[in-house]
Amino acid sequence: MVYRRTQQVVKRLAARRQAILSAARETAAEGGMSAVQIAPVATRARVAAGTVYRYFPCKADLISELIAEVSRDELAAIRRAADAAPGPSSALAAAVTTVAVHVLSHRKLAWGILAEPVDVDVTASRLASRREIAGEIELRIGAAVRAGHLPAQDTALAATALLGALHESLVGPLAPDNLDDAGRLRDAVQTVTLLALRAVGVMDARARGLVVQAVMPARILVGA
Amino acid sequence: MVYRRTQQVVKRLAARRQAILSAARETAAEGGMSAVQIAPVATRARVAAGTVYRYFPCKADLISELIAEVSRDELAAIRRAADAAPGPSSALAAAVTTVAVHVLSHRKLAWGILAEPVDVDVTASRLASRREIAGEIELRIGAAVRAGHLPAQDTALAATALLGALHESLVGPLAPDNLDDAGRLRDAVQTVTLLALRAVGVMDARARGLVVQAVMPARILVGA
DNA sequence: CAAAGAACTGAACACCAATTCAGACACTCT
DNA sequence: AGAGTGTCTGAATTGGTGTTCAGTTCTTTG
Repeated sequence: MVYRRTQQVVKRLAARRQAILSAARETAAEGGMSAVQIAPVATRARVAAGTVYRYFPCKADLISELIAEVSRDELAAIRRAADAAPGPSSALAAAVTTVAVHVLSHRKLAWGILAEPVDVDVTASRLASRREIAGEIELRIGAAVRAGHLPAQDTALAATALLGALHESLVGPLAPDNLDDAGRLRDAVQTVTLLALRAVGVMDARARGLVVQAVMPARILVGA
Repeated sequence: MVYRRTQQVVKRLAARRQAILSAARETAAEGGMSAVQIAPVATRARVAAGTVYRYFPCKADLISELIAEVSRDELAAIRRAADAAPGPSSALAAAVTTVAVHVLSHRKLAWGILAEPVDVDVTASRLASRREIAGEIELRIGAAVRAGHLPAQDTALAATALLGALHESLVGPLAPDNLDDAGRLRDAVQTVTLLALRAVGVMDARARGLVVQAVMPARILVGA
C-alpha cells in the first residue's frame, strides 16, 4: 500500500460531498422535491451522476441528509429566538414565529422537506425532523405551563398540533398565495401565531401582546 | 347499428365501475395509497387490468374520484353533526369532533387521501377536497363569530389551521400510536377539539364544556 | 342462429429515473 | 518516472408500474 489520503484530498472529498448536498438543497428550493433527481443534482454540483453514488449509497440517503441538514438549521434558529426571549410565554411565541417565518421564507423547500411526495422512502428522516422541532416546541410549552402561564395539558399533542396548524396554513395547498409581499407575510405570521398561542391556552388579549413582541424584531422578517 | 345498450348492461357497467372504485378504496384503507396499483385493484374488483381503463382514462383519474368520494362522505358527516347542534359554537365543536373521529377511524385511508405520496398527480383533487372541508369549517367559524361567540378573525386561515392541527396530531407521522383503544381515542379527540376551539378564541372553561357535549353522542365514537 | 358491435382479457410494451461499471484519469509514494 | 491505488465519468442497464391492443368472449338484434 503506497497510497495515503493526503489532507488536500480529504478536504476536496468533503467539499464535493457538501457541493452535492447543496446542489440538492438548491434544486429542492427551486423546483421542489420532484426536481431533486440524481442527474440534475450531479450536473449542478459539477460531477457526473455516478459520482453521487461515491458519496451517497442511494438517493434516499441523499434526501435524508438534506432533510436532516435543513432541520438542524431550523432547530438552531428556533432555539436562538426562544432563548433570547424574556420569559417562557415570549419564548413560545418567539419559537412559533420563527417556524412561521422560516417556513414562509422558503416555501418550496419547506413543503418538500415536510410533505411533498418523494419517490423514495424518507419517512424515517422526516419523522426525525418533525420530532426534533416538535420536541423543542414541546419544551417551551412545558416551561410556560410550569410557570403557571398556561393550563396543564398534553404538551406533546399540543406541540404537534401547533406545527400542523402552522404548516397547513402557511405552506399547505390551501395556504394563501399572496404571501410574497412583506406586509401580508407579516399579517399571516401574526394571525397564525395568535391562533397557536390561544390554542395552548393563552388568553386572547395577552396573546395579542405576545404576538406583537415576537414579530417585532425586523431581522426575523428578512428571512434566512 | 344493431346494438343498443340495454338497461341490464347499463347497470352492470355502473356496478363494475363502482366495484373498481370500491376496490381502490379498500386497498387504500388497508395498505395506503402506495398499495393502490392498477393490477391489484383490478384483481380485487375481479376484472383484468385493461378493463380498468375502460372506466378510468388513467390512474390519476381513478384516484381523483376516490378522493372525491371519500371527501363527499366526510363533508356529509360534518354537516349532519353540525346541523344537529343547538348553537353555532356547539356546531363548530361538533364539526371539529366529527373530523377528528372520522380521521381516526380510518387512519390509513385519511393519510392516503390527505398527504401520502402518490406516483401520479392528484394535487387538484386533494386541493378540492381540502377546500370543501375547510370551507365547511370556515362557515361554522363565521357563524360563531357573527353570533358574538368568537372574536373577529380571518376565518379562512383559521379553518385551514384547525384542519392542519387535527390532521398532523391525529394521522401525521407524530400521531400517538396507541389510539386503538376507545378510551385513548376519546381522550385524543377531546384534547384536540379543545385546542381547536381555544385557537379560534373560545375561552378555556367554555371550550371544555363544548368538548364534553360534542363528544357525548356515543354513536359518533363507533366510527363510520 | 348469424352478424355486428361492445366489452374484456392479459401479455407485451413504453417510459423514466435510479443505479451500475468498465474504462479514463488523478494522486501518492518509491 | 511509473507502479499502485483511488476517484470520476457517462452511457448502458435495470426494474417496476402504468398503459396499450390484438385477440377473445359476451350481448343484441334481425
